[in-house]
Amino acid sequence: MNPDILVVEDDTALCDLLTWNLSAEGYGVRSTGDGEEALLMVREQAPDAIILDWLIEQVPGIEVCRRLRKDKETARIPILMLTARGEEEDRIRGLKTGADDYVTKPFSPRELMARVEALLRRSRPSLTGDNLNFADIELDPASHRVRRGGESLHLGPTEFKLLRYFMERPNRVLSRQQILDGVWGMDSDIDERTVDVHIRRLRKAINRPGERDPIRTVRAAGYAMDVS
Amino acid sequence: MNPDILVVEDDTALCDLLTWNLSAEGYGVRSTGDGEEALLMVREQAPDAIILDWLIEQVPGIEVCRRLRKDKETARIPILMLTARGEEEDRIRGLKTGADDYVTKPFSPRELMARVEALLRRSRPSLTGDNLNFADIELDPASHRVRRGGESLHLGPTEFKLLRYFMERPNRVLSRQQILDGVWGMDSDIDERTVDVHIRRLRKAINRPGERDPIRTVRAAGYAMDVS
DNA sequence: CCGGAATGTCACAGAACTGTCACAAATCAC
DNA sequence: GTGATTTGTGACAGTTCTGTGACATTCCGG
Repeated sequence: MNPDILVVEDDTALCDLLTWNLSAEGYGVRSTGDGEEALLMVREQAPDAIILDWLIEQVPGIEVCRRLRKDKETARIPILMLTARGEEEDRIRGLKTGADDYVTKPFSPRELMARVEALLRRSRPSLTGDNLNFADIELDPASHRVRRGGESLHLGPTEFKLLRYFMERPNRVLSRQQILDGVWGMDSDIDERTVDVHIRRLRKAINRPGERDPIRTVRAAGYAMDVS
Repeated sequence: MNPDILVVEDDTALCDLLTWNLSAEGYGVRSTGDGEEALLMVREQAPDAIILDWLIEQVPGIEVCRRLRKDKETARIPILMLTARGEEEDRIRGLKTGADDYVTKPFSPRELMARVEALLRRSRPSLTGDNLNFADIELDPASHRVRRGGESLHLGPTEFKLLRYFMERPNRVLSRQQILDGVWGMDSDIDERTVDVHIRRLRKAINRPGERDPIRTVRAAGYAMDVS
């Protein structure tokens, strides 16, 4: 499914601009202007990338960055920092602290989009078009095709996104809410049980009789896809 | 053989930086600071891509670009232009003149490399030979001919461009908007459903009864042409 | 100026997909 | 065991998407 991005920016106008542009590109976007809250949100939704203004209130960006890098759970999430023109020193310090790239304000939205895309490509090739395969299941996002054991499978749009979402997060238990956020989008208002139904449809589509079901139900928690 | 790239840049330091980076990636690089010379070199060595500074002396980049696009021999070589920050107008004019992408100075070498790679990846299929063939379909851009299984087919202009667009991008899902941009042109204002109609006409034209339809409909996403 | 070919839109029908529900089956807490 | 939760499953009605034929218009060669 589409990558989720967390925007940490306390200038409301700029924040809206970013959100709008990123959404238009198909990313899932959440935002906050507060560093402390940002750290919580990262843990909660595990975004695929973070856009972080260096000069937010309360907690300086660099501190947020440092703390994200310290936690093993979040250490690998790519961070794109926004700095004011001329703050050369900040930039260097930022990159040393663990930011992956920077953009100087003011910037063109298109450039920013390109940077974000580049970051994602680097951190998670699977999100930008490379094949995912998984035991005997093969999913190619570019051609939108799925095969199992060489045989081509037909999946509907939602089943495809769902399978992709799982294959990008192997061996992790995913709650129904996480799945809804990731596959349907943050602001969808859909019954959690609907996930069950689509899981069933996905299972039916990918499991030929006699084959192992790669999707494991975790009672009272959600579902997970196992590499066997 | 590795792709050859021509760098047109009159700032010696920047030119060296580019050359060094591109060489390190395995590209063959030649460079010049003069627009007129650039045109000669293009004819001489037929590079696979051109990196073109918009503000070189003698001949403005836009003029070089225009002249390259006018000559059928060089019209399809991808051009990446370098612009100064904030020259939004130049950028737009550049893209309209036929540049394929742009990078704003100052830029990170890494970003530039990514862009160049993307450009080459996009243009490659058409570079691999003048006529494209594909399963049993054969398309010759020069003579505007299409054959399937040896038998000559008659396609209208739009159908021809459409088929070519697909054959240059095999195994990829192409959205209706992408197809419109690629076949009709970025600034056309045409209903997305029109693509469906032309797809149908194309299918009718290339598929004899009993033959496999190489065009796959991907619901809620677009169309793709499959090999095999 | 004429006639055929090509093009862009539309409307409609059929196909595919979706979200919910109700009930059955499985699992859990005691 | 027994009742309470939680998940699997089939059905279904509504919605969205695509295929297709028709049509008015434009383009172009003669």
